[in-house]
Amino acid sequence: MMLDPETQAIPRDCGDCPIRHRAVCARCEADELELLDQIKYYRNFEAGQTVVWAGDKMDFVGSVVSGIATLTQTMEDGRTQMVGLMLPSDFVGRPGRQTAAYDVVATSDMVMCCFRKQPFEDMMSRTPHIAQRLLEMTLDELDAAREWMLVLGRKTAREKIASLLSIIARRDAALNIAGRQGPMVFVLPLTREAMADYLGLTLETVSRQISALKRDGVIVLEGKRHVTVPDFNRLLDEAGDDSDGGMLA
Amino acid sequence: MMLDPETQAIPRDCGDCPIRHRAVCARCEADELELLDQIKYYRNFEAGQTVVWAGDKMDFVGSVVSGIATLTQTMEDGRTQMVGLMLPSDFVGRPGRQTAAYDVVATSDMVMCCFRKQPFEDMMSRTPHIAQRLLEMTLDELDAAREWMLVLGRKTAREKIASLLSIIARRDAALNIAGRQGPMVFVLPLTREAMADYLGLTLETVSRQISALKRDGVIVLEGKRHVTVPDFNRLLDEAGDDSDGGMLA
DNA sequence: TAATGGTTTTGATCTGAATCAAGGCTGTGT
DNA sequence: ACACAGCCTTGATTCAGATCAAAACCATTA
Repeated sequence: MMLDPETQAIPRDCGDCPIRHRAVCARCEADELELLDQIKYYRNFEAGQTVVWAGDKMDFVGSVVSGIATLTQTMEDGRTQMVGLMLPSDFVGRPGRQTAAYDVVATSDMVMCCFRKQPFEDMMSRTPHIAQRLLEMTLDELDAAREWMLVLGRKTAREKIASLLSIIARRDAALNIAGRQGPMVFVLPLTREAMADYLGLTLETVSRQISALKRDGVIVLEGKRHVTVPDFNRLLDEAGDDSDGGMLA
Repeated sequence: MMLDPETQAIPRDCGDCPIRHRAVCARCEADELELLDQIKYYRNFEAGQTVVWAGDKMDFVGSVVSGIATLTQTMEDGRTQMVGLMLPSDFVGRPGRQTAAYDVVATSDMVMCCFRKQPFEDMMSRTPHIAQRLLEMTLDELDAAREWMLVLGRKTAREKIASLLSIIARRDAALNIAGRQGPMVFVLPLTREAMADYLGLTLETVSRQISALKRDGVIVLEGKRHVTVPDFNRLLDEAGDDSDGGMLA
């Protein structure tokens, strides 16, 4: 048996925080960081653990430091749609709101850097650098959500899978800054069911389309989760995106 | 023949602007409003006119004052998805970005209150009230986009139509503050094709489902655009939303 | 090693929405 | 009044993806 994961969080100095330059604190000066440092606390979540349920009171906000979380919406009859995939540096929660709008679930083991909502809001109103960065991040998320509307509304099952894979591949390439030319390799952080919930498909269709992409040589699988992409432009092409090298910006 | 509609814009004092309390300027004090007033200008668009094409340089941002605009994304093969419906007070454009991310088209005659991007950005960094309000509006839009992801990913054609109708009905009720109990009445601001682009359907399916909702008494049509909703909760129910009176907040 | 439970694959069939194809309605200009 | 153009409706057929069903895979635990 393990200790309560919540108690394992290791205090960390903002200076060597892996998301220092991308998270909501990215623009903060040393003195501002100091203040944030005083109100932050870490929380660990195990894979599968729920962070909050939609509608529940949520008295904190925070950044994903490592691991992955999902935001999902559920209808009364059980149909679910994932509406956000929260990766390291992404911001969870909404200042100025009392309750969670979506179920937030840790898909892998995850660490969050949290702030109690009230102190964070106070700080936000006194620290333009935080509000500025949050606006920028929110605009980026809005663009991502709109991009996803096109995927959900107009793409075929095969294109949907290719779109998801290319997003994950791109992100992975961005983290492992390696400006490599060779084939991209990554681990799928989602089950087939989670992919289906993201893509508005059934898990059977997800499985079939992954098999088809494998059969056609667009991807190579080792095990169920380990993916190799021999030709990224080919994958983009299958996703129906502009195939010109959008190149990992 | 008409005059170039762009020249018809009538300067208007911010004091009696119909979107004064809801737009990006909502939180501004009198002196801040004064400054905005100096850099604003109005533009008129005719129904069907394109405001900007995706990818084109966009050197202004602004608020919809009256009328309706749409944001759409198009794939190379012509498939299109509407990703935003811009109503009075909604904010068009993104500070800090050079080019338009989406096609912006006026669906009806429309008036926009515009600001050249650079002066607006300068002002934003000096006027927290503007940045704060923009953050709030962007968070609202993000919520709306995520709501729409559920519609696109998981709802049936009938539910999609009912969802769209209830959104339009709700908005109309919010504008005509009338706290009426009777049946809701409104004019559809979109063609069948535009509805299809919003809902990820074909226009034939839109037409069929509207006919079906009419046949089943969920809505009453006079002409093609004039809609009456005898029982709003019934409509919400058809949309698959929580049917408890979410009540026009 | 075997039993167990969660995940994934694959097959057979069904179905909701797309596609293909006429027509109908309404307003505008001649 | 008529012709034309844009929208919209309706019908027939097709097809992509859902649903139903079974089995394979894989990691634990007994």
